[in-house]
Amino acid sequence: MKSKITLKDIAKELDVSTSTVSKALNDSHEISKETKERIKAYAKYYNYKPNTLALKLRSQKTSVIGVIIPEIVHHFFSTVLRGIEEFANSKGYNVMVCLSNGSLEKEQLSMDLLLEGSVDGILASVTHQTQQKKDYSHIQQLVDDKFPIVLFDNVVDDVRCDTLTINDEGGAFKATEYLIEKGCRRVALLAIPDFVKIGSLRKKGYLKALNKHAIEPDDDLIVVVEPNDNIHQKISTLFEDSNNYPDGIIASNGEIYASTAMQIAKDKGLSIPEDLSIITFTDSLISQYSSPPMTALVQHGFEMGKQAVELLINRIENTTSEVEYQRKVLSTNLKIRKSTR
Amino acid sequence: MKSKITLKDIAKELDVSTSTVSKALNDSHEISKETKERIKAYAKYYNYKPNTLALKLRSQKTSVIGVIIPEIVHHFFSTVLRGIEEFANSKGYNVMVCLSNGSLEKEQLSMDLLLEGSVDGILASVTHQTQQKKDYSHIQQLVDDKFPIVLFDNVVDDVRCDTLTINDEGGAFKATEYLIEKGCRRVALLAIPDFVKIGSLRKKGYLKALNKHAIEPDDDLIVVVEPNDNIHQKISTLFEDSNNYPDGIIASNGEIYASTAMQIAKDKGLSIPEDLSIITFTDSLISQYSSPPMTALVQHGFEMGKQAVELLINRIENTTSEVEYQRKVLSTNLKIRKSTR
DNA sequence: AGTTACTACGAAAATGTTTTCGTAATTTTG
DNA sequence: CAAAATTACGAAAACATTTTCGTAGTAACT
Repeated sequence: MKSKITLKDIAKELDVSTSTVSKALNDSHEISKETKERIKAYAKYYNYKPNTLALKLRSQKTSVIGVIIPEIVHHFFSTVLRGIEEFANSKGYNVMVCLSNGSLEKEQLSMDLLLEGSVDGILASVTHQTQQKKDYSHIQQLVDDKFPIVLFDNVVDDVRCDTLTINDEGGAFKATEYLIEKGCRRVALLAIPDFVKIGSLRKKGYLKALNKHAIEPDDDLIVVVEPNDNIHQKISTLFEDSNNYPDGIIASNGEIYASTAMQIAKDKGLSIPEDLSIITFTDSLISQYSSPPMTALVQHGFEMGKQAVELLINRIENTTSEVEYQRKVLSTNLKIRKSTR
Repeated sequence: MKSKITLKDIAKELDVSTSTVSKALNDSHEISKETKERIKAYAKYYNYKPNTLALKLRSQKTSVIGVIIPEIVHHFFSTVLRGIEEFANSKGYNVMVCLSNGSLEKEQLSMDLLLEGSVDGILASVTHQTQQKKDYSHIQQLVDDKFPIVLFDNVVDDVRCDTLTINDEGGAFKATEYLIEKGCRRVALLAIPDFVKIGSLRKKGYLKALNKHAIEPDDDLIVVVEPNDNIHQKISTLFEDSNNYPDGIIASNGEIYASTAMQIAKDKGLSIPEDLSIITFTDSLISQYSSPPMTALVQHGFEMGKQAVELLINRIENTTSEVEYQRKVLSTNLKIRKSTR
């Protein structure tokens, strides 16, 4: 790589001091108009660019935000990342991504790496494994050090820090109630294990809606899909008794499950939405392009990314005032398509 | 944020010089065993972590790779990014992402930003707009400066630098030939505009296969979908004459187009794959979860990310030997599903 | 005993900036 | 005309580290 020209080079060449050059390029009033012009012209001609590393060391500020997410090949997370990138950029920050790939260990490693001074703050969505093992020491440590951090989507309550979540309970409630109001009486839930916080919240919302409408919950209608399960087989249990099929399904664990359920139902000869209504939590291309297209709870990933950055930059730039941590909640929309009556 | 302990702090406290501390912590033979132990114990107790910024300034190395991609909410690109992240990490690099969002301007901005010393090298896939306007000055400038850069997927031939691409022509050829061998005689192509390099290459492969099997290309069977077109309407032109429907479709522009075509065909009463076979270029969830699941040319995104990083790190770390630039090509696989006979 | 070699450390330079402070020269003010 | 203020710049510190070189003291060799 071609080596770059530095302040010192310019100073030597123009026979002034480096401080003069620095001030001139920063338009300081201390420098005479003529000298400024001379220096600026020279700098421009030789395409001088200040060394970012030196600036960062000097200012003790990296202008980089670290993002730790479980996956990237994932519609929701990539949408959030898009929001993060766009908003961070507009505020003069760059984005560094670390993927934990669902492993607590990699999550910890990434945090270590990032907080070794490479970033000014961290945005993280913790993995399921972290929630399962309840090991938050790596996060707690950051908070204790007053290192700026914002958790989003998959958050942990036990750590006192800024968080930003989807209204999971409200969304599940809304979806369930919608199906009930459309006449469904046997609404099934494809559930995420309870140890995952969003899983238990969605289940809570589902049960609340049943309760409000005086429908007795039926354990057979709640199918918890664990990480290593055979999805098809597990969901098929809902369709074992042909006299007792569900007439509605909330796929709290996403489109793949919704899509699989739809396929199974079709194979059983059911029509959608006439015999069975399906709502999926999370809305991406599958739900839009399946046949019929699926009614979905849309989570505003872009907005979530944007607001997460907003919270974080606030933390980073207002270190003086000890603001109490915030817990923001984003609402979801029910996007009606053709998989519901 | 809690301020960190530095070498100088340790030195002062233990009444030695900073150089001694530095050497001790780096296990230099110059320091006596006792002194080393004293210093290490102190450093460990106070959780000393070297300041990354200082290290970077000193070594003139950021250990960061910049990635510029047009989109992130995109199965292929996010898969590539995943490969990049994983492999870069294993080599001690972090990844900074910049999204050009399809805009040449943002692409240029990102490059400026990154090359101002924030990263050791750049991995980029140029936007369609860049290809359309044929404005490669920002890339050429990097190459002229011998700044390490590798282009992948959407590359430009006019710039002499390392590139990594999918075998677009070969893939399209393979897909087209497969349909022909299965008995299709009117194979349509949903095409990307020619100014996009991968678009013209795929078309070339398509035509080559027709030619090999002595089938006269039919302009009516080639539908070029431009950025602002109504996709549904455009694809429908293939089904205007019921006596002359296509019996095969290659969706060179991806699954959304393939899926739309499939929907239109079904609406016209065609059965898939009996009346019409469809192959999509790019394989993600839509093709897997559509009904029927689609036969697809799978592009090995993860592998592409990995190899791109490999090329780049090679450039970064072997600055001495002036290696001629490399052009690598990755092959594609035809994943047979149910949308082809 | 005199030279050489080795041990264990410190001073200082170097990475490239910005910023504080000092000051000579000039200009303004009373 | 003396005092005060302003202008225009330079020296040096600071950010946190590594590394080169110098050296005092001791040990080893001839």
